[in-house]
Amino acid sequence: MTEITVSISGTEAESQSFAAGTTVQDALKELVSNKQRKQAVAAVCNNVPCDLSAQLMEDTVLEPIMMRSEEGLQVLRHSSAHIMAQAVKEVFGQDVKVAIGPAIEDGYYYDFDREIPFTPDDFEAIEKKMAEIVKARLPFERREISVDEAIDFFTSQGEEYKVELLRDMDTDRVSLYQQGNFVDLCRGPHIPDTSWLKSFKLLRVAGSYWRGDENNQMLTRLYATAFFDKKELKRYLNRLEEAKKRDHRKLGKELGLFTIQDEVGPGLILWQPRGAQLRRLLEDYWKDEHYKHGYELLYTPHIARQDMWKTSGHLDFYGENMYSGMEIDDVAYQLKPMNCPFHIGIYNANKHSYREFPIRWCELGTVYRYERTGALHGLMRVRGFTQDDAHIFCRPEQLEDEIFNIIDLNLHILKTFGFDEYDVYLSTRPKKYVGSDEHWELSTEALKQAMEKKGLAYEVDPGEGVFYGPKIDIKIKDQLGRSWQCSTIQVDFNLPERFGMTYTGSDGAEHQPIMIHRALMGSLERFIGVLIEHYAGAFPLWLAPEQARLMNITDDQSEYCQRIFADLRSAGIRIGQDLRNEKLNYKIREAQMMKVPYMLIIGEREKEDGTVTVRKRNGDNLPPMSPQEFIDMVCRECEEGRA
RNA sequence: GCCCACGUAACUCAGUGGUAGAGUACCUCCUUGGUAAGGAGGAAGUCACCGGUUCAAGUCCGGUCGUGGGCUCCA
Repeated sequence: MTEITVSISGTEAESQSFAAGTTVQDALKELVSNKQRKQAVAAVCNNVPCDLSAQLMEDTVLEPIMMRSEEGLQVLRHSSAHIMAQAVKEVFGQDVKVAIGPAIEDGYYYDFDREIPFTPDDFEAIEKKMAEIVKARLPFERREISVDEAIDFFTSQGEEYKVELLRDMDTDRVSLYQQGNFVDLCRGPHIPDTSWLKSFKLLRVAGSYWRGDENNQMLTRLYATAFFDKKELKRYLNRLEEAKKRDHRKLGKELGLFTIQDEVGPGLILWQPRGAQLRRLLEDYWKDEHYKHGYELLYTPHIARQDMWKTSGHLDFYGENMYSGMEIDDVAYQLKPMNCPFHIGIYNANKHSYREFPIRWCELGTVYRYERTGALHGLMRVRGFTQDDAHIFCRPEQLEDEIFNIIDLNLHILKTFGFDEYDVYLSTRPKKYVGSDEHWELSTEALKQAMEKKGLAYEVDPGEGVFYGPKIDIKIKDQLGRSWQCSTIQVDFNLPERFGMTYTGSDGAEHQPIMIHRALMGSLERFIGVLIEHYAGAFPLWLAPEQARLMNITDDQSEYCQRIFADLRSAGIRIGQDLRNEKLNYKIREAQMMKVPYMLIIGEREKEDGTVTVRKRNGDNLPPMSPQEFIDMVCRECEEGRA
């Protein structure tokens, strides 16, 4: 009997047995007929003994299976990485050292060590050589040798990175794959021969540290992608183009939302009127929702005595990210990187009883953190930003309910903006930590229970928690597929201790409260950045900085327009007007490009009837209506959107 | 911070050592036009900044600042 265990992300592992003597080909065909194509390739990739996989690869039945599966694509891309490495060595000389070259989402990369780093000008030569290798139809040949033999082999080739990898391996035998004269240390599997690679493209060059450690050698990484056919490559490149059009930095400029000026400094956002309007709407929504959900609003200053940051531990643990201090009346002060100590200050201003708990305090708190220049990115990563922060103080028994409530509010808010998909991570106790083991266990369990009660699927990141407590992170994906951490929920055993926070329990004794930090949007800057890309700048009516724009057809309607403009504005409609001596077409075009949801067109007819003609952003026209009817319609639609 | 690329008018970009360019926006004039660009003219740049090479630098070289793609780090 040959047993094949198949597993594929998102489904349970299955295994299927075949009678002795079943050929691989027959087994595969059966899997195909059982609609297990994807699983079959997963079998090739994961669990099938190596000689069998080699055999599978020669099988013609494999091609259609691979072409339909994510796993097959991974195999193709990984093979393409080998081919790229071969091409690089043939074009630029055998003294170019290779590091690693895995398949990744949307493509693959290979890291090289070469004296002169590659530039995009080198792409053409590499691609040309790759095409030659593909045309030569070189088979991928697998062989297994001992680790020692492999070390000898790669040492003789001068491939120090491969040798380092081998030295860290705890297996006895490894596999090598060879196509042409290029041999690589690799688990496989690979395509049967190079001719399978029909469609590939080098995308960009980037630096990367060997093994991701910034103390190590900087290598040159070539990013590329590959597909089974040219159409798919084209579709992918189109998708990249489309994504570029939604880039929040580009749209932010075009729509007049925000600007970053050299004169002010990198990572510091200047909100232009339209962006400021958008932000105000978001802030109002956030405050309203928090008040409804039992939070009280706080305001705190931007600087505090350096001593407070010593007490909090930020100076010791977070000092590198804090801006240097200033002296006021001979006392050292520092700009705040976090809001927590201020909220604790408010807590410690009074004595507290367990009867007050849970205390939920929130603030849109602007903080400043030193970020390395290379980390800055539009609105997504900045140096001055406003967290939608909150701190909850409660008793241990209340922890689970509080976490549940936070998640509930969190998902509610995300849903309002149409975010239904996100990745959730639970980070557990790291090696270095404060707090007792029981506390860690209790609160980690509370986080788990709350998520399960809410039906939230999550992944565990073992040991990735902050030193002061476990946390839940929620990441939202932007249009370029990058994911951004917005929401974070963290339990803290550290600050209540450091600041000597207490409450009086039912037993009359003093106890230490549990503290939860949480941000749902993360920061307004980042969240707005994600929103811009999410909506491609076409915000829903309730968020649109300019909800409607009035435009006259000739000067004869100017006065009527101005009257309506004043009425709508005082009714709270965010209205703009375009009374310029331009053709209607031209005005519509401009409003359209600014993604204004409604255009109110005023000609002689409307002026005489006392109406407006409404053109929607999608090009549809609504029947003429009175200004009041328009106001009612907008209000209704906004209420629905904000719910 | 590190590797690579880039920085020219408000915006998008052309300009490979010999007088600084285009389109859009802006201003003026003509045009008063019903659902995505009407016409003509005008003004606008210390070619990011500092230094060097050269008879001559937007262009070549070095440095600084900034931006982009990554790495690392993070909301």
